Formats: sequence, structure tokens, C-alpha cells
Amino acid sequence: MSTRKDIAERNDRALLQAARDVLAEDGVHASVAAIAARAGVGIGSLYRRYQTKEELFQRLSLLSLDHWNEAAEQGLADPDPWAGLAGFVRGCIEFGQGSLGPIAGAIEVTEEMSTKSRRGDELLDALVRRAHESGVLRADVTALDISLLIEQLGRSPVVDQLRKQGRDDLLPAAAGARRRLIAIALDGLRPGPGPLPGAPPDEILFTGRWTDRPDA
Amino acid sequence: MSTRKDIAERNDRALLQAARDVLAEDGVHASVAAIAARAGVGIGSLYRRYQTKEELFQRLSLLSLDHWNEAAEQGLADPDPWAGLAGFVRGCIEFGQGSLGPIAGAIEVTEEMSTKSRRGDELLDALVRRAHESGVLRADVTALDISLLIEQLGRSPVVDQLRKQGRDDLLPAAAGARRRLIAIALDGLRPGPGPLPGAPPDEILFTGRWTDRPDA
DNA sequence: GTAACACCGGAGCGTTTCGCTCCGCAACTG
DNA sequence: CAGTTGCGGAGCGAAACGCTCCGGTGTTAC
Repeated sequence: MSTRKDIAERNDRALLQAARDVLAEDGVHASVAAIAARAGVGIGSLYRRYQTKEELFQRLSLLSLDHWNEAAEQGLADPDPWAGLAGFVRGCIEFGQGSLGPIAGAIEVTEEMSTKSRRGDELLDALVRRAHESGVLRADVTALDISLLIEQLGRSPVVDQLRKQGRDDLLPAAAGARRRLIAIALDGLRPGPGPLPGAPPDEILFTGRWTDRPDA
Repeated sequence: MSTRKDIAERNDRALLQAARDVLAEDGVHASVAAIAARAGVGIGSLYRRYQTKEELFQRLSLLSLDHWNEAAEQGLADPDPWAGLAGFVRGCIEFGQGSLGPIAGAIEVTEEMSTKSRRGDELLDALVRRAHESGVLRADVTALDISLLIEQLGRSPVVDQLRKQGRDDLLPAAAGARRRLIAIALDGLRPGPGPLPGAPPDEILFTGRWTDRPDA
């Protein structure tokens, strides 16, 4: 029961959460000092755990992928196809999956990351397929549409900015307002409305940003 | 007929458009050099027109407010309440109204800005009220919900990031995918689905970020 | 009780990037 | 062809960056 280990682990958790928050607010320019400060941890402690900024971000990506996959599995475990899909989407959005967008292309993608990412794609495909077969999801929506929707809603301009300005008093209200937007978007996924414009999006939109350009 | 004036005006337009683009990609950290470079204009030319970075951003805010108000007036001119509202929302989102979010609180709000902002609120209120009275908008959606939706969708993570990475080849596909998400969200605004979660959002969420904290 | 130790926070290093100034030069004008 | 206008960008001091390193503090072993 060494208190030392407890503190270390709590610091680690705080660091990862702070990194996600700061990343959401400042994007690629998120500074190590800002992350440490938000976590209430010294810079030295951060660098004892992660030798470099990139290593911290890679760890963060892995954890996000894990969360995505766990949420998808939980969704598949739900007997109701719509509740399962909707719960997955809500979970990913509120977790802040969109925060990682800014670092796409800025960090090296490890083998472990791409493996977990592939698994995530399969799980989401299964969720979407089941929803389609049950007729609870509008037919012209693809799995990639859902991915992009999660990324689009996964960052909240209002929440991020209020946090940056230190208006913590408004955060609960902003979170509530955000949940209403999520509900609106989810309702737009239900069957009934007319067809979506244009052709379904190409997968390269989601994967292409993480790898180097093929040419040029 | 003087070519000089023509070039100057074209440069000014390019600067403003470039500023909006760079602001969307880099947020608050958008650098003057990056804006000038994207506009294909020298830094000197930028500073001849705008004495300071803040002045450029203030001008940008004014133009965005003008666009908002003109789009709202066009929406009200549409005899179809739903088409008017939907056109307004689509227009604001594609114009990139959300790009200005990052500079809220970072620049001084002029009298002219708040006047135009107030007028924008009234126009949107009128649009929403007319849609409610015609029953084409779900009853539990407020004007503020629409404002926040525009801000949320007004920035496209995918488009911004692809542009930053120079993947211009993927931009049309990304724009198409984005339009699908907008269509989904708009469908979620139609009447029919169940009630939205929580209470309607408070107006301070939208206005509070532009002014200094009242206390502390 | 106290010496040895582990681990924390943050000052400070060199480097990069920032907002902005200033000036040489090209392009119109009369 | 001299005068004028307005362009592009090198370069300034200041600020912020990623990261190193060390004094101080609380924990452990005896």
C-alpha cells in the first residue's frame, strides 16, 4: 500500500486527462508546460513518465482507441440495435474522441495503433450493419459517416473555449447544451428523412490523415 | 480603372479569406506570417492595411456578422419557413462562421460589432419563431440551440486538417462528406423525434465568451 | 531517531516562432 | 525620365517552445 505508487498513478491519470483537455483547446500547439500545469503536476514528473511529447501523445492515442473499441463492444452487447449504436456514438463524443484529430499526422503511428484502429473499424461496421438490418438507421448512412460525425461532434467549441477562459461556472450549462446538439444529430440518423446529398464518403478521408502523403 | 486599386482590393479579399482559413486551422495561434503567405501577399502589405493583428480580426468579425445578417434576411425572404431557416443554417456553416470562435475573448469587442450581433440575434429569433409557428421545426429547439449548432458545425476538422497537410486532392471529397453531416443535423431539427434532453441553453453561453469575466 | 533514498516541482537552457518595423525595388503617372 | 505609390520580405526584440537538471520534501530501512 505504498502511498508513493498511488500518487504516481493518480498523477499519470491526471496527466492523460489534462493532455486530452489541452489538446482540445490548443490543437497541435498544445504545450507540454500547459498540460503539466493543468494536471497540477510538475514538468519534471511528466518527463519522468514520458521521455518525449510524442510518446505522451502516442499513449493518449492508444487509450482513445481502447475506449473506442470498448464502447463499440458494449454497444454490440446491447440487445437493442439502435440503443447500442446511439450509446456508442454518445459515449465516443462525450469521451472526446475528436480531440485527437489535431495530432493526426503529427505523431508516428505505431503498429499497435493501426492494429487497434483496424479492430475499431470492424466493430463499428458490425454495429452499423446490425442497425441497418433492423431498419433503425437510415439506409443511406455509412459507417464512415458515423466516424466523421463522432469526430465532428467530439470537440465542443463552446466547452473548450469556456474552459480556456476559466469560466468554470458556465461549464455545466455548456455540457447540457452540447448534449442537446448530440441528441439532434442522433435523431437525424433515424430513418425517415430524405436521402443524403452526394455519394457516400471515401474511407481515405478517415485514414489518409494519419499517414504520410503517398506522393509529392 | 487604375490597376493599382484593383490589385489592392484583390489583395484585401485574399487576406480576409486567408485569415479565415488559417484561423480555422490554427485557432488562436494563427500567425500573421501564415495568413500573409496563404494569401500570397507580403507581410508588409498586410500591415499597411491593418495596423495590428487585432484590427484584422475585428474586421473579419464584422464581415462575418454582416454575412450572418444577410443570410438571415435572405432566409426570411424565402416564403417557405423551413427552407428559409435551413438555407440560413447551411449558408452560415459553409461560410465558416465557426472559425471565429477561437478569437472570442482574444480581441476587443467594438460598439459596431455588438450592434450587429444584436441585430443578428433578432433576425434569427424571427426565423425560428416563424418556423415554430408553421410547425416545421421541432418545438423544443430554441434559437440558441441553432446558434450553437452553427458554431459546432461551422468548423470541419477533416477539411481543416487535410488543408493543413496539403492534401488538396481530398478536399472535394471532404466537403461532400461534410455536407452529408449537415444534412443529418438539419433532419434532426425537423419535428417528430422525442424531446431534447435537459433545459434549453442559457443565452450567456453564446454572449459570455466575448466579454470579460464579470468577476474574479 | 536518523541516514539513505525516491520522487516531486519548477527554474533555466538553447532554440524556435512570434508580432511588427523598415527599406530596397518594381510598376504606374505626368 | 524623375516622382510617387505600394509591393515583398529580411530582420528586430520579445515571447514561447521542448526539454534538462537540481534543490527540496516526504517515505523507507534500520
